[in-house]
Amino acid sequence: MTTSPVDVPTTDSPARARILDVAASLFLEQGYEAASLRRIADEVGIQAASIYHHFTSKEDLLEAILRRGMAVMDEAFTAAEATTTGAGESQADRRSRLAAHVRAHLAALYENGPFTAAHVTTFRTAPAVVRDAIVPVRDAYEARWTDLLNDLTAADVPTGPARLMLLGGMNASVEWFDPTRGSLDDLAEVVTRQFWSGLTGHPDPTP
Amino acid sequence: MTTSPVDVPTTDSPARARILDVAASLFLEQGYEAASLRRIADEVGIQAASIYHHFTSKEDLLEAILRRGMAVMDEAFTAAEATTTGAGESQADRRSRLAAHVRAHLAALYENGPFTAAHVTTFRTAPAVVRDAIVPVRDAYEARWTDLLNDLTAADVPTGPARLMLLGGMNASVEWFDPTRGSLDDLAEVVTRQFWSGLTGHPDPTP
DNA sequence: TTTCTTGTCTAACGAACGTTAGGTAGGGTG
DNA sequence: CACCCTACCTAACGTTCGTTAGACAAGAAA
Repeated sequence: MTTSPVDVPTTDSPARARILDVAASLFLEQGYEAASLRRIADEVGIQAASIYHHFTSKEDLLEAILRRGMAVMDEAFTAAEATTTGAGESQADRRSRLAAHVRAHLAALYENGPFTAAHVTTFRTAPAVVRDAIVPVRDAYEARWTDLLNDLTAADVPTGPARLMLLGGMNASVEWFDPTRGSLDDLAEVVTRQFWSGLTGHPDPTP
Repeated sequence: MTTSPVDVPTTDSPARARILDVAASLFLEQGYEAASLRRIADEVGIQAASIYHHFTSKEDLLEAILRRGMAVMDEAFTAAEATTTGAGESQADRRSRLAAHVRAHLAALYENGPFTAAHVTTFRTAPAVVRDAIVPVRDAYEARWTDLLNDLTAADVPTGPARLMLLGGMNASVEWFDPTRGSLDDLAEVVTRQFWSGLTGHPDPTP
């Protein structure tokens, strides 16, 4: 067990890990094209050419970052499931399960380095080769949310658009939420409250 | 009156307008850095150097597009206000006002060329000079939403995070919503329903 | 001690980039 | 007619890009 909120297997060499870290935060800040290998290398303290000892291309580097971002989200989801095993069928229990997963997704976004946030902001304009490679992983994560929401709501409630709005809204928070200034728990609570009643069509139990 | 849903003053010459159109859709597709002036010029059918007859730099071109995107949103908001003048204080009336503005924002996103969508996706990684120039315009638009939501809800309801989730969720829809396949009205209704009860804390009146 | 591996370096390649200078065709205006 | 302005062009500039080739130092393995 490490001290990090979500356990990501880090078989990377220190150098490789450092490149990943720096690249992810630069991709997040400036976008994939604008962040050049020379700038990344500069910040790591090596030469641009040395990056090629760890990655076969810039696209390969991006793909590794996107995968890592998805891995963080996926493990956060799994961890949230673990904390809510044994939850019952009451509305309050259902709401808690949603809250746990919302909190987990937001934590993945803000508490595990720039990987998840970089994924969210970079995926859209990533080179087609990279995007195509990542799509299945993304779909799998979305499917877990689909199952969760279907499980939480009545059978006749269409959860599709609600899921997209929920994930879209949470991901969009990277553009304005500053985890060093605001509380992640507060944000998670706001998001949960906002979506719980809209999802179920019933008033939120916690005012 | 033109046939376009929102009237944007188009004092542009045809050539300039065409450059703006093409550039906006390429910026939207690939991002600001990845969309080169040569590719833009190619698609317009001119040489890259000819763009400099209409814009002083690539950044200038981006700024024009971002401004146009904001103008489209702003006029959509104004138009929505016009259609709801005389709305009363009943919950149903309030909900209609929210619905009208949601619909207007989404229409701006999808029915007026790529300008608004390009703004949403490009702003974050735009060069600092451009971003700084646009920020005041953006803030003004957000302020209109703040006023609206404050007007729609009880005095003690904090609308800040809800507004950010609402706009963030709507804007994020550009990543998955295809206006040629789905109905904009349906999307607007889903968004409105999703947020209305969360905002007011009361069940949604339309099941 | 020799050998191999790992991680970095310097140097350079060709391609693409934003941008500038200067020229040209054509329509409107004196 | 001469003039000029608009909208484009060709050609080129210096810079930066991703990427490759090849050398070198340090440590582990033999």
